Amino acid sequence: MKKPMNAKELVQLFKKSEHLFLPNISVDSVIFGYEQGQLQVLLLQVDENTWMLPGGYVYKTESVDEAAHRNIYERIALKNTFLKQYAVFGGVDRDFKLKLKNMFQQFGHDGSEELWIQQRFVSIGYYALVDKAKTYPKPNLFAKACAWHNVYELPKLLLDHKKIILKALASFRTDLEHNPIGYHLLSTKFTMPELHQVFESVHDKQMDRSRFQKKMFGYAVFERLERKEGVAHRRPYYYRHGK
Amino acid sequence: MKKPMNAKELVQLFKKSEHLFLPNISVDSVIFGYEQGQLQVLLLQVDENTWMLPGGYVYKTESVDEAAHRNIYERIALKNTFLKQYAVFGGVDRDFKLKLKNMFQQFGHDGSEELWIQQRFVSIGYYALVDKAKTYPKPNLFAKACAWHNVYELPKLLLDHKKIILKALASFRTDLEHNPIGYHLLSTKFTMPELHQVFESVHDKQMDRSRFQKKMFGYAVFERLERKEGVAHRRPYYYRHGK
DNA sequence: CCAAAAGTGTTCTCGGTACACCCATGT
DNA sequence: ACATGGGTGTACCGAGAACACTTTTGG
Repeated sequence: MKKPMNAKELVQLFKKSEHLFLPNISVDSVIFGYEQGQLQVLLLQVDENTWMLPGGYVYKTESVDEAAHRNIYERIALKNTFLKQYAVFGGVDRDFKLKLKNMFQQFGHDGSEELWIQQRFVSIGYYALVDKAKTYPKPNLFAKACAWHNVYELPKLLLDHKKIILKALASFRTDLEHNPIGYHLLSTKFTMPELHQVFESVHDKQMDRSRFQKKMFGYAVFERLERKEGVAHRRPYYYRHGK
Repeated sequence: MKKPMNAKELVQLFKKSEHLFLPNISVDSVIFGYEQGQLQVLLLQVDENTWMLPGGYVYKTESVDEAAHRNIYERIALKNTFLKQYAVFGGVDRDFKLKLKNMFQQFGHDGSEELWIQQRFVSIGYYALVDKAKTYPKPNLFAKACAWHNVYELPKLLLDHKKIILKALASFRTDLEHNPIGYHLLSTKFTMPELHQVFESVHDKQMDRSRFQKKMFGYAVFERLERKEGVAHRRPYYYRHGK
């Protein structure tokens, strides 16, 4: 665990950056990863038992999509991940003055100063699919940790972030029924059994092996490579996306 | 045709309202209507041969959804229409200083003053489905007219509004394949042949009558009412949504 | 009684579902 | 050799697609 900034520094930083960003607009990124049969989400720890989604603001010189990509890059050091804008959270209840004030007080800020990030935000929701093995998660300035969590056993989350994650998962599932995008969670080379398990983890239910394989071949986007070596039992083929 | 406001009044109005809205966020509404086999979109006329989408800004006291509903109400005097948020247009190219300056100059404004609406906007795209017969379209303060246009024969459009309409149509079509929402374009009571033609207009292609009817019944959301009276040939049943 | 619209039925195909069968490999 | 995992094949079912048949009405 890394020691976060103190309140004074944080307040300075926010003040200095205010004019660079579009006000009232934020980006929330639900970064999905996968490991050993488990669908996971990347979260930032804000206090002992509370976590939050990675997210950020939009520079006046960049598009909203670019802001999401940049934000993800800052968290896991990966560029050009699969990214999809899936919802907008624009309720008036997304005014978190009080909650954020409490959070800042915890850092030692007296709360007397109104910061621009305490305004109401319209948040653009994105979900990303990444190969966890290629990531280097790191906390931001005010987080204690940055870690992967099982999607089906989420910890206590800040504000409405639980709703945002669940809606991202729902969108991901819907998309996955018509597109084989699940492969983005694996490395470039993968086997059908691996991909099969990814799909089962996302949908959280069993799916017939045979049918799955036929469906994947039906998309005609996977190229069969050599067989996997040195494993017990019959050796599965490797596949990769592309042609 | 109604005479629009002059430039001075307009500038005053915009200045006065600035602090009420969330800056940099706008809402674009693609309002779909239907009449006699034609899918239509409501547009506002900004000059002799240029049209634009209805749209507006978000009050600090309302949600983005509410802003869209209010905006649509202001244009066609209908509340609680079917409404769906389908995309976000967040490119940096959505900074229309020059184009809007020209537009204002046309109204007589010298363009020396920078107005807040000339900033870059992140636009939240909504599409609405309405029963055209229940609408009373009216232009806003700077439009010459407000009228329905065939979706497949669009006039010259402002900025990136054509792209926004086409993407709305694509979303509507996708949604229509899994939901019978097309009925929102008709009056409360409608016949299957009418609904059938709505679907054909939206998809812009023929669809077998028999299959269509079976699919609609499959949703089990339409209630069969009395037969339509006083028409030639066999009289079709009326249906309505609900139970 | 006939043309045209509306409602319903028949057939074919294809993709989802379940399951069976065969292949290959390390223990 | 055999248990286990991996690849492929078969039979069934339901939805989509194309088309045929029947009913009903005004002229």
